[in-house]
Amino acid sequence: MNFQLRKHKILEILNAKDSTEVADLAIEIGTSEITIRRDLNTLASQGLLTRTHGGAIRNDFDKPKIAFFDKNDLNVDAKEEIAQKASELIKDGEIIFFDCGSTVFRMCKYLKNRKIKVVTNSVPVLLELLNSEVQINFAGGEIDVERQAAHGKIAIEHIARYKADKAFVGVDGISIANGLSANSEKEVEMTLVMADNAKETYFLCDSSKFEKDNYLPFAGIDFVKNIITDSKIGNQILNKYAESGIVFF
Amino acid sequence: MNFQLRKHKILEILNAKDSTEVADLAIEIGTSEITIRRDLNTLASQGLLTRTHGGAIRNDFDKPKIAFFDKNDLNVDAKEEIAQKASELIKDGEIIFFDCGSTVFRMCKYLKNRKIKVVTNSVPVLLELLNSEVQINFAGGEIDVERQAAHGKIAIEHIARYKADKAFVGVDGISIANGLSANSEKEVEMTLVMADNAKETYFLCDSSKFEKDNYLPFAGIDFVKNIITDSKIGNQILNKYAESGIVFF
DNA sequence: TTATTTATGATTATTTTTGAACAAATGTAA
DNA sequence: TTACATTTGTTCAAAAATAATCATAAATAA
Repeated sequence: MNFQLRKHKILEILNAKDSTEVADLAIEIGTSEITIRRDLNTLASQGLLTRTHGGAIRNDFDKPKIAFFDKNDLNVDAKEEIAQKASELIKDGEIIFFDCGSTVFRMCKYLKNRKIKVVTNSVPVLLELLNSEVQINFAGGEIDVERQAAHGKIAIEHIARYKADKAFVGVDGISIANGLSANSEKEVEMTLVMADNAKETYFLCDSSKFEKDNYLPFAGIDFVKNIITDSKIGNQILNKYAESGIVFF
Repeated sequence: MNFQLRKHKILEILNAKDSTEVADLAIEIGTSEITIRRDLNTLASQGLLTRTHGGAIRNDFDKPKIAFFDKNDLNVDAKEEIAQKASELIKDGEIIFFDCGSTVFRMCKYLKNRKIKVVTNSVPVLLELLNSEVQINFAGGEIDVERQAAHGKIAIEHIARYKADKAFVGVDGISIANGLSANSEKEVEMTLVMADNAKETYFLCDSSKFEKDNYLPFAGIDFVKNIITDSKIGNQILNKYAESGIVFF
């Protein structure tokens, strides 16, 4: 039993139990306590676990288990700006659709004390607004772990039962030529049903996504009425899209 | 039980109860009072709680709570025992209904690596199982903040669309004379629809709730086939209920 | 092959943690 | 206020865990 195997086993045990002890590991793995200690110290210095007196605990032991923000979330400042602008468009008493995008999620913190109803398929949005003034309606159905949201037939039908004043949905790419495009079919369906059932739809789209097509185009540029973007957007693009009758926020 | 684990537990308890006492913590955690005092002082100096004479109070009331345990959750040991027994009844490949009770929630941690589908209206269950092997289907609808679960017409209809192998539901009171009783109408509806659409329904009920009626009786004792309870249950009661054909686990 | 490095285990000294005892401080009730 | 009980801080000792050192065995290189 070499270090690599022990490492694997230790991390496996820790993943299952949250915390463990040197003595237990020594027995479990069949080696001496001093070896376990050395292993734990090595793994701790690699940032793979946290050492305790007498054992170790999982690294993210006391952190919430779900990371809502993508680790690789880009253009954070732009998204924050967009989220803030977007939330100012919402009036008390309105019914709002929220999709499962990260920019939309950022809107939540500006809305906690508002008297509104939010209908969403996003688990992070649900959680963020759970202990707030906002009344939440969650679109049920099978939960897509990757997107941390409900997707599929049932979720779509759920949304279709409601009518909202405004829908806020993220977009993965937009161009005059090909219109809106997305990363996945699931998101397309959700976007379309929300747009269909809202009086007004606002597309949240940071400036880096303009004139870029993603792999799945799903609606022409005529489908878009309102775009909320950040201040880094160029005037040229702004004018070009304004010609298509699009309003910018 | 080292400092990190105690810290975790203390903060969890404090998160649920807002305030706590040294003596209670010592018993709950199974260590001496002096150790608890030292822990509390350390945590206070880290700004994680505020020390009081004889205990501690939560520091930040405004932060969202992460733990979903009921503030006044009683009979914790009994519920844990029930949860463990209940989860052993579940076989891989099954479809399971979970209601929003605290005992049912405790089952989650035993199921994380199981290949099952869980259909639930409970937000805590959703969260707990989100990053696990379990496939989750959440019953959509308006979220009841108090119960941290979806309730109402839409949620009921959602559940009714599915058929499960087993349903696990909590009960607030049970007696031979009046059958099952609950605390709220919303929970009754959910219990009934889950029971109707599952091949087998298991009622989770700790021994303190036997022969006690809650304010809303909703089903006769004949409705009950399986009960999972703790080992503190008396033989007298066991026999009496067995006469009604109820199987105990 | 031998020499050298590496990993492991044993031993001992040191540090950390814990619990007990007791005086001081604090809170409570009369 | 005083008297009393409770809680706390301090000191100390025991126990547990760790670090440091050295020796041995295994793996690797020359």
